[in-house]
Amino acid sequence: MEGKSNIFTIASRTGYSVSTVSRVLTGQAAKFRISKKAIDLISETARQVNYQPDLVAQTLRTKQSHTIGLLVPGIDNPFFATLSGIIINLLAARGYHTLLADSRESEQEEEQALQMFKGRKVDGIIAVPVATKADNLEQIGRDIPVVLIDRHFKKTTLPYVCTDNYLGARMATDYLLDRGYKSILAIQGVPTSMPNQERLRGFTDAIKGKPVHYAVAGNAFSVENGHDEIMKCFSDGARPFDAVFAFSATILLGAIDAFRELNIEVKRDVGIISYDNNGFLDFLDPAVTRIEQPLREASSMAVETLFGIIDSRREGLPEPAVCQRLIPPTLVVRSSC
Amino acid sequence: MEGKSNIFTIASRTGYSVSTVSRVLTGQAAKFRISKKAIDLISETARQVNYQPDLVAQTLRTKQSHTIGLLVPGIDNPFFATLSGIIINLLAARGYHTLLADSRESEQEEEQALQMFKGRKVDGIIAVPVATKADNLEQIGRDIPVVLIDRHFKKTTLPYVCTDNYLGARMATDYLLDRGYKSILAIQGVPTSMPNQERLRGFTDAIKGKPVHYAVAGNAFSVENGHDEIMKCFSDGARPFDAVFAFSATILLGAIDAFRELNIEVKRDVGIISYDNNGFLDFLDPAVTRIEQPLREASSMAVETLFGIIDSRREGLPEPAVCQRLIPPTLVVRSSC
DNA sequence: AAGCTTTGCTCAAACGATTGCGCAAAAATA
DNA sequence: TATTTTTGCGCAATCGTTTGAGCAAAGCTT
Repeated sequence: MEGKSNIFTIASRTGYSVSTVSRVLTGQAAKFRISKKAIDLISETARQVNYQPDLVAQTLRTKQSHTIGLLVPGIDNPFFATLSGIIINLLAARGYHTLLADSRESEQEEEQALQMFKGRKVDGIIAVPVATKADNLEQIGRDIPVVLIDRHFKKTTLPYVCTDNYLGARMATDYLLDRGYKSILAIQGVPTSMPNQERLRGFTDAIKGKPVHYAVAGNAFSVENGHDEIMKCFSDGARPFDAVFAFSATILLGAIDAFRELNIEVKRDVGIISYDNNGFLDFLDPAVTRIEQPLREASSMAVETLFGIIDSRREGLPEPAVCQRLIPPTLVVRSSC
Repeated sequence: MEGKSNIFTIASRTGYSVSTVSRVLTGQAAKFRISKKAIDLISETARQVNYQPDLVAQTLRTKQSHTIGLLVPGIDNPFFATLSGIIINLLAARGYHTLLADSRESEQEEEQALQMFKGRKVDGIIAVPVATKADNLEQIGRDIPVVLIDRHFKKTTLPYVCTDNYLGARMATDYLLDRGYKSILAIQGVPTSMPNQERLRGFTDAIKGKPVHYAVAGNAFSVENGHDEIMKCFSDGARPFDAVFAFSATILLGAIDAFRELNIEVKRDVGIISYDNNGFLDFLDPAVTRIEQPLREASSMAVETLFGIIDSRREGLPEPAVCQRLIPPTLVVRSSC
């Protein structure tokens, strides 16, 4: 049998009505006391004609798409690629499909993606927001369950699961201070982004009052940025800092590249610590000490939270308390500082 | 105005019929000679009530979802993450959305994902197949345009865009031979996968007839595999090979890790070359000589091909000649061998 | 045997859009 | 003025499901 079988073909082949067929096929047979005979015949016929329900029609009718919209600001960034992978698989395990959109750090593309999600009737949204104000997402959140991940807004009613970037930066900085470094360069990423701001705050708070020299440079979570800032500071054989705190793995890589060009040896000449998970950092020489974010835990918590809201709304139950979690990151000690 | 506006609300607010509203909103006004007055009023009203078409209903009616199904065997693998990112952005540029599914190297999950795509009425599918026989995908391909990427089947009528793994492996091996290596260990990935088989064939063909000792080991595209095989061969201070050809970047990393444990220095003690793109490989020390696949080119060619089929089927035109391309990879020379 | 329950199913209206066909009024032509 | 043509729009079916309401036949009760 070929592709175009629908509930109607089954109805006419079995002699039952489409209602009965539908109820059997959606497992509602018992509830409507369909006879065993009918159940068997219909199921068997469905199998024979290789019936696959039209999920689009189903969605239109039931208002449930079994699809979640996932919005990230740059799928080409390994960090978000990993995150997406984890989330997609968590969703798949629950029988949900994923519409993936990339806002490419653009508010406008974010807005478009959200509208698309809405038009597609996704059952929920998991987003790494790029907007600076929560309005848009909160607006959408009234129609569709939304959970933020990795980034959130300062004052928002939306649930989020992020890692504690302030804490992470403090941990990193404190570690550097403990190791005796006296002059630290922080290379930051996108200054307007929430994680960056928190990391910066953690960094400066940790250093405040200590007899330590420091500076902040940079403006993007990119390899180029890391490279360029190091070149600027360390050119002409200068060694103005004895340690560098890279706010992302990409920045770190750029820095390492620059150090190589400058013939500055990491660890011997300058200590270096990084943010971000990246198994890759273990293969560098020396392996890079870093702040890792518990991505798996955060993802799974975000997914739980999302389905908590979805389920309660579907059942008409009161919504669970808004979950706003900051998960503490972990310091992974290697040998780069 | 709030979310629940549909074509009907606009119709009643303007006094026009839903037909007219629909035609205006889908840009068919001219074709049906709708008056300028009606056009203006309807457009303005749509704006006021913040009308967003229900894409699900639209899909049901028009049989076009503006969605492409993307199937990869492991989104957590950086290679496929990068590939997905590129493809998603190419599709977005054409106004298409992406349903992303992960088969996790399982034929069964692949099959499920394909059925899901079909049920969701995707307009086309781009897949990195894991199945060993083409049947399933060819079957689907009759209903929905399908283009394979990265992996293909030996004899298939399906269009594909892959890189020439045979050639790549030859290039890598020839390079090693040119550099004077005399004893080469190849560590392969999943033996049943097409790319692996081709790489293996390229490797052995390149070495055939040369006075060179070689061996093949391994069975997965994973870090562990790379690590374990090196440990097996090089334990007890043995140096049975003077060069290693890793069939993937993950394998390479495992190998490097093992060499570190064994106190074997890459380049001085053993040459090493790898397959796969991975910007990361440049940051290792020494930077890794490798075979890079033109991912961007392949992706864009796959997308072009796909839309070639989609467009011709939509217009009822004869289908374009089946595009089956093997793109030559490039040797990126660094300093690991 | 009359009434009440249960059983097992069908009818038809949604869901929100698109679209072939038709048709009245206005304009153009004869 | 009568006919034809053009303009501008509406009717209602359709896509493939789900679902509230209803109903005949069979079984049970008294």
